[in-house]
Amino acid sequence: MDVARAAGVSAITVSRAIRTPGRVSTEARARVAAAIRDLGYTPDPAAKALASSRSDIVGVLVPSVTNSVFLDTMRGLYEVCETTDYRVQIANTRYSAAEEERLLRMFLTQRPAGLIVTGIDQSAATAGLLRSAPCPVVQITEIGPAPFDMMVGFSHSDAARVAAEHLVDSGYRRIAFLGARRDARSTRRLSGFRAGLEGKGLYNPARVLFADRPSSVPLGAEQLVELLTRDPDADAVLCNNDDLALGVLFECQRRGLAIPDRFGICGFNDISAMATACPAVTSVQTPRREVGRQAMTMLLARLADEDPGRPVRDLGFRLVRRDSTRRGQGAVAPGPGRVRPIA
Amino acid sequence: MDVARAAGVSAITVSRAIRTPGRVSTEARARVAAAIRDLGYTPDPAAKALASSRSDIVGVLVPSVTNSVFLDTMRGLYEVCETTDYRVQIANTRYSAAEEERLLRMFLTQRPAGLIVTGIDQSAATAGLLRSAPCPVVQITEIGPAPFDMMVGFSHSDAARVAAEHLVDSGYRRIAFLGARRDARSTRRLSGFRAGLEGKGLYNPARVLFADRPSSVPLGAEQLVELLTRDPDADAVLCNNDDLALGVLFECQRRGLAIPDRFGICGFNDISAMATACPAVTSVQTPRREVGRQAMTMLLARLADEDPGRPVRDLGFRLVRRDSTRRGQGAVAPGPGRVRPIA
DNA sequence: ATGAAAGCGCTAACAG
DNA sequence: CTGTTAGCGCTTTCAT
Repeated sequence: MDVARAAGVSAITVSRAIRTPGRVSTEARARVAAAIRDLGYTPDPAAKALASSRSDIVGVLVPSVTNSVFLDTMRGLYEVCETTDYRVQIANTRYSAAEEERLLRMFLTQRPAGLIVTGIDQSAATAGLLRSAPCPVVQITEIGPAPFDMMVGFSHSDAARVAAEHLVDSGYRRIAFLGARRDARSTRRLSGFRAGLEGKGLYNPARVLFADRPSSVPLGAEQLVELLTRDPDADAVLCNNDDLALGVLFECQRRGLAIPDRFGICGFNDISAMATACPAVTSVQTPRREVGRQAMTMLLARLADEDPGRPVRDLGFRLVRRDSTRRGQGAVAPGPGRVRPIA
Repeated sequence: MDVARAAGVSAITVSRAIRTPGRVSTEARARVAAAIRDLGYTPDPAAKALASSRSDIVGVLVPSVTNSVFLDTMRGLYEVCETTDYRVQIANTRYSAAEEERLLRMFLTQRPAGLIVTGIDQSAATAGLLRSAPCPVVQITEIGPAPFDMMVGFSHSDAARVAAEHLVDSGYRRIAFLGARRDARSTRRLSGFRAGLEGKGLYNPARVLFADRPSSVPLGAEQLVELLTRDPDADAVLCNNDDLALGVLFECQRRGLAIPDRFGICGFNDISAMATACPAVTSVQTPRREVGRQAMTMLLARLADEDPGRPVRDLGFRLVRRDSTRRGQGAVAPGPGRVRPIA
């Protein structure tokens, strides 16, 4: 009202000048802009939300705020969102379907502008809420057959299968799978791993290890120890996560297991440490950041009534082959098994 | 209104039954509770915020969503906040004072329940806004002399000084400091580092390296290369961040620099990888998670009109000495310079 | 302990 | 293109 008075127009014209400047005369728009500036007016998001039944909050449901994998995706979401007036709100489901549903209901009471949820394994109740949500919904990180609305991710099982096949092709035969806390995605990766090995008759469930705690470097080291107890002749691992792979690398160094000749390591996600490690560690590069960027971009396009493009996007992945699986090739860069003897 | 009708009371009684149950008769409270359950009522946060000039949002200003250091603190904040009806909203200042001010103003228009800001180096404008903010404010990560309101952190310069002294005490003499993007905290850590070395006449600015990009493992490796170009006889580094320390470790392994005898490494923060690395890396353990927990706990106490305890809390730090600086002590666990010759 | 009235600041809906 | 009217769902204030 103050702005309206100062600009000599009505309140609704101020509102329109802000939200749909195209529907206000150039002249009025200028006067409103000047008044806003002079008075230092800022809109009240609560009043806006109440009147329009729509907040400027984009709710994001992630299973973990611990896992650096989601961090990269969050970064992508933020990067895009920060250019707008929408605000990201993150809620942590802790890998619990019940918690996910509760948090989703919490978001829905806020009349979110959009919703971003992780994965494709929602409970029936959550799925129902999402399907009838009064806002755009993007599922991220995975892709699957029946999107609620939009979807950006890649196939985790394909990625693991390709990695497993790479290990086989590199000459490894007693290949293990290391995972941390088991969730829908890691299970899917395991099935890709299994598919990759079963064709060659190399799959052995005794070489599949999961844990009951989050992924970490120490866990990887511990799991290597456990693996070698179960099968002293295990000769390679596919780690569900690069943290684990680093832990395996360090433990190999500690035990003097030559990488890649005696033992091969493949990580998952390809965090930047993988390329720098000694030896550099083979990993599956996943488009985490880009998943976040595209998810938010699609969401914003829909909110702006623009064309969001393809609603389901498989962003793929890429196996990055490095020394940790470059077996028996003589002139390899110095690796842990090849570090110059020192002092 | 629906709930009120069902419970046979007025709307305001429902409101009171929810917010201040003590001021409603047991009987009315029970009827309201039943009605809420039967109708599946959930309060509208926008209407609540509009009517009361107070949202349930706790705004958090962090310089980076990239840096895993802040991630740990966020985790602590979330852990505590998740037990309440308040919601965390994170905004990313990108190490920019102007951006910080803009985002703070954005938060203020939301009438936040509380505000959490990183560090003690706010601009004058930001400081003014914070000092007169109509809600509790907690500064996190550092401690300093003039809190706006509450403060939880530790002394970064002391921590770096202790680490530097440890390197000196371990026998290193040409000690370098590696930092990524320079900010207020890293500058303060550098001054601690300098203080630790200057007493012994060992400080040399040629051995101080900063970068123009975020901390990462690859950056640490690159900076070691750069350092050795500048001073081939450098014999230790204090890394401003554990990522950098890992990069240095890998680069040392690659170059066959024996750790700890030829080269000592000390990290900062003590992420879990440090203890698992080969050799294990000395680092300064910092209470990141606990900073988050206590900050949110204090904030909630104030919001509940309870005693928040000491308003300024120095949570300290702890140097964790490991093999990467355990110089010339003969029987050391196998380290990169001591890995058994392989195959 | 409870209620009635008023209004938070904005926008939807309907004019004109 | 602009304005009027009527709320959005809750809490404040003042009564009782």
